[in-house]
Amino acid sequence: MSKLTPADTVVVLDFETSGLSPKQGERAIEIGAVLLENGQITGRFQELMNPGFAIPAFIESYTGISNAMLADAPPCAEVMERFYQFVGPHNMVAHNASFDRSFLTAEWAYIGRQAQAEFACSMLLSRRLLQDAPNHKLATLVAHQQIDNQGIFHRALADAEMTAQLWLCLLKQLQQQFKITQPSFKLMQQLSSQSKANIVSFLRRYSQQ
DNA sequence: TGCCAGGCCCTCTTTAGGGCCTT
Repeated sequence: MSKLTPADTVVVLDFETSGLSPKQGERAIEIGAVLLENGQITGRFQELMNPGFAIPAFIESYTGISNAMLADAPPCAEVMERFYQFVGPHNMVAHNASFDRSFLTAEWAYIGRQAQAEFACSMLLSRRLLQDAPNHKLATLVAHQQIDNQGIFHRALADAEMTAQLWLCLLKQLQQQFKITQPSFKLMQQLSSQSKANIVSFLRRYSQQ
């Protein structure tokens, strides 16, 4: 899909995993995602998946996902194939996208799939557009932007939904502060590579084009 | 034996180091 698609039509995803690095053999244990179309959530995806080994106690405590819950879950390959069909041609957004992209790439590689679309990162964008936030953890930004939530963190669908709302807040900021009526996905990617100091001048030039 | 992620970003930088974020 072209990067010229509007930034309010994307799949926002979040993985819970057995650890930090797929290169160390860690696997996904839950995927949660929402489909945003024209700024509205029109689809949801959430599934636990069995990684084939016991996850550490820290991960059980951190996510609330137990080994008992995973024992009854379908294998990663089965879930990731369904998720591939859910994503379709859409571009993707995640909070600290390099993390989720690394697991998505690895899990899809196991089943012979390859991402067709591109990623944007709500954390990198927040660092540039929400510079007055105390920090740029998802939970902090949700509070900072007064995003509705149920107090559930570190579960995939809940985090994906909050990331989607944060993403819409970022788009709203571009619309209200810089009069960019329909930010493109490509613009969001370009913003991620601008230095924090250059953001205002970059957006003013962009909005005057 | 000891260690164990990696990309991004800032600065007391660029021949580097360390903090932030994700699980």
